Amino acid sequence: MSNEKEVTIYDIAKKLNISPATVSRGLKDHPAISKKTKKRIAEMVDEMGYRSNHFARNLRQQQTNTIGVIVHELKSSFITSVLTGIEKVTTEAGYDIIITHSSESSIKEAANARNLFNKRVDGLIASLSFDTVNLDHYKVFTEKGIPIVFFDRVEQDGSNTVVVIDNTRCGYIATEHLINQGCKNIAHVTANLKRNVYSQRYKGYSDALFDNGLPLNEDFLVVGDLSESAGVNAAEQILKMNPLPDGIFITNDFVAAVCMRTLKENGIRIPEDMAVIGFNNDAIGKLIEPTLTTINYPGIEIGEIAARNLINHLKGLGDIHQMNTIIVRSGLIVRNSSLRKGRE
Amino acid sequence: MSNEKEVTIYDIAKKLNISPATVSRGLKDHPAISKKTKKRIAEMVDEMGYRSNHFARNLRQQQTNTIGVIVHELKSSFITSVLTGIEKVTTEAGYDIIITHSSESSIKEAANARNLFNKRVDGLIASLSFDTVNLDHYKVFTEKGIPIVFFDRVEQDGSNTVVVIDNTRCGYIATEHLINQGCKNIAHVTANLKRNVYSQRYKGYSDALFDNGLPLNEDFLVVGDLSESAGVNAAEQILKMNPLPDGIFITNDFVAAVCMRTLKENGIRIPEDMAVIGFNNDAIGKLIEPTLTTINYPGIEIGEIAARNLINHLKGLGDIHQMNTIIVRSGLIVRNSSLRKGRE
DNA sequence: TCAAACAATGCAACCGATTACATATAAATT
DNA sequence: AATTTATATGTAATCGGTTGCATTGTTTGA
Repeated sequence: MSNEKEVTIYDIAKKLNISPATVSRGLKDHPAISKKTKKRIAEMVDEMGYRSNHFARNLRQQQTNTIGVIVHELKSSFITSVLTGIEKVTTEAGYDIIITHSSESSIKEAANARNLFNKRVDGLIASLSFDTVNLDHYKVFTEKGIPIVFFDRVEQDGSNTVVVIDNTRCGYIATEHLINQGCKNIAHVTANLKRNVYSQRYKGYSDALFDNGLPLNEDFLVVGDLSESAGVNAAEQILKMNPLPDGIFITNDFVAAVCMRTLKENGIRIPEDMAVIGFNNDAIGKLIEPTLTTINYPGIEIGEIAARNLINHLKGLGDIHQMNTIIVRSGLIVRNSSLRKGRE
Repeated sequence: MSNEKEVTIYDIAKKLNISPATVSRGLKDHPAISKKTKKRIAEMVDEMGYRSNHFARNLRQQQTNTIGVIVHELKSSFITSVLTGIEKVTTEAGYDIIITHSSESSIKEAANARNLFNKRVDGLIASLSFDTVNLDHYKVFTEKGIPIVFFDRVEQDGSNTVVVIDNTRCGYIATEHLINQGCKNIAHVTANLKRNVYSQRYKGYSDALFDNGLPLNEDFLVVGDLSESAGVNAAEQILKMNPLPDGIFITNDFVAAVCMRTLKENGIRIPEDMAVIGFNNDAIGKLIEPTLTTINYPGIEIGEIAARNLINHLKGLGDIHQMNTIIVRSGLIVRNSSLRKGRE
C-alpha cells in the first residue's frame, strides 16, 4: 500500500508562493483572482495531482451536495427506471445520490431514513414500503427543514410533496377497457389496500364497475404481495371462483405474467376465456404470450420530475412546499392479453 | 426552513461540564471512560438530539467508510442481484456504498471512477462496460493503495482481483447440452468479443463444437449489444442463415427472449426446429414460452463474495492481493426451450 | 498631484470530531 | 508515609477548505 501524502491547497500555495485562500478562490473561479494566477494554480494542480477534499468542504459549508433515495425494492424495472431518471438529473446538477432499499419492510425503511439523516443528505426522495403507515421516521427531516419528495407509494395527507400518476383513473380505464372487451365478471389482483396506489386502483376498478352497471363482488378481490408465489396463488384462487371471471385486472406486470402462466397451465385461454390487463409496462409484457395489455407507468419521467423539483427547491429556484401533488401522464397500452373485440 | 443549530459534542460537553474529548471517547465506548460518565453522555445525546458529523470525523480520520460500486447498467436483473449481495454485506459491516452506472460507456465509466476517487472511497467494486479496454482510470486507485475487486466483466491480466464464473466452461456446457439434444448447426448470439465474458463463452462454444466433431462456422456467429433491437436483429440474421441453425446459444436471457419471440413470429418452432439456451437465469426465463433453458449466474453470491473480500482486506483480515481470481459456482438449468430428447 | 475607486491577494478564524500527550485523583504496594 | 500504578479526564493540535475582513498595489478622476 503506497502512502504518498495527499496534496492539499496548502502544498499548492507554498509551491506557488501564494496563500491558500487564493488557491481556494482560484479553484472555484472566483472573480477576484486574476487569470494569470488561476492558470498557474490549474497547472500546479495537474502537476501535483491535487484532489479536493469533500469532507473539509462539507464540514465548512454545512452541506453535502448529496440526495438520499429510499425505495422499497431494487428488483423492479419500474424502480430502476425511476433511479435512472433521478440519476440523470442529479448528476447533471452536480449532486450525488445514496440509494437505499427497504425490501418492503417498514423497519428497514426507518433505519435507512435514520442513516440518511445522519449522513446529512440535503434532500430526500422516497417511496414507501408495503406496510409503512406512520411516517414518523421522516419527521426529523421536516423538523430540520430538509426537503422530501415522495413518489409512487406515498401518503397523500396533503402535507407532503408527491409525484404520482392518477392511480384511480388508471384503475378505472383498465377496468373499463376490460368491460369494453365484453368482460362481465372482472377479478382484481392487487397488494395491500392500505397502500395508496393499490387502494386508489381498487377505487377506480369499483367505480368503473359501478358506472357500467356491474356489481362489485368481494369474492373477485385477491390481495397478496408482489412475489412470484403471489402470482401463482392468485391464479389458483381465481380458478376456484364461482362464477369464473372472464377478465382480470392485475396491479403488476410481473405478477400478471406469473398468473397468466399458471392459468394457461390450467387450460384457460387468454384472452378468449379470460382477458388480462397488468400495470407498469415492464419489458416482460412484450415477451410473454399473449403480449400483455397494461398501464404505462413512466418511471424515468417520475424520477426526473422528483429529482428536478427537489434540486430546484434546494437551489432556491422553486418551493416544493407550494406544490402538493404532481401528477405525471400515464395511460393504457393495449396488447393481446385483453383483445377480444379488436381495438377500441 | 427551520434552522436550529446542530448539536455538537461541545454543546454536550458544556452541559455536562466535561471536556469534548471525554464526550468523544464516551460516544465510542472508549475503555478509559467510566460507566457513569458514559451514561450521562448517552442521556444528554438523546435529550439534545445530537448526531455525529461524518465530515468532521472523516476529515480527521482520513477514511470514509464508503465503498464505491461501478456497474455497466442498472436495468439488469443480474446486476441488481449483485447489488443486493453487496449491500447486504456492506451494511452489516457498517460501510456505505455509492452506486454509479456507466450505461455501457467507457467514458462514463472513467468519469465515475474519477468521481469515486475524489470522494475518497475506501475501496471499489467494479464491472467493466462493453468497450472498456484500457484500465487507466483505475490506476489512481492502485497508486494510492485503494483496493479494487472486479466482477463479471473484468480484465484478467493477473494483476487484479476478480470474482467471476467459469465462462469458458459455461459456454462449453451450454453448447454441449444443445449437441446432446441433437443439434448439429448451432448459432451463437453474443456481444462484443473483446469483453472477457463473451470471448470466453465463445471459446467454450467452439471447444464444445470441436470436441464433438462439429465444424466452427463463422456465419453462425451474431454479435450485437444486449438491447431489444439486438434480439430482433439476431433473429433476422438467423433466419437468413444457410443452413438454418437447429440450435442457438444466446449469451443473455433477455436477448434470448426477444429473439425467440421474433423466431416464433416467423414460424420457427422452439425447441423442435431450433433449440435455444440463454444465459443468466433471469426471472423472465420462467415466464416466456417455452420456458428458457439457461446458465445460472448467481448474482447475489457474487456480490456478497466481492464485498466480503474487499471489506476483509480493508479491515486487515485478508489480503486481496494474494487472491487473483475467485470463481463462483454456476451451472446449467434445463427448461423447455432446448428439450428435444428429454432430460439428460 | 492627491484622493478615490478598484483589483488582487493575504490573514486568521471557523467547521466538529479525534487523539497524542499531559495531568489529576484514587488505589495499591513497599 | 512515600512511591508506584491504574483510572479518569483535560489540553491542544490537527484534518483541509472556506470566507469575512484587512491590506497592498494599481488605475482613474478631478
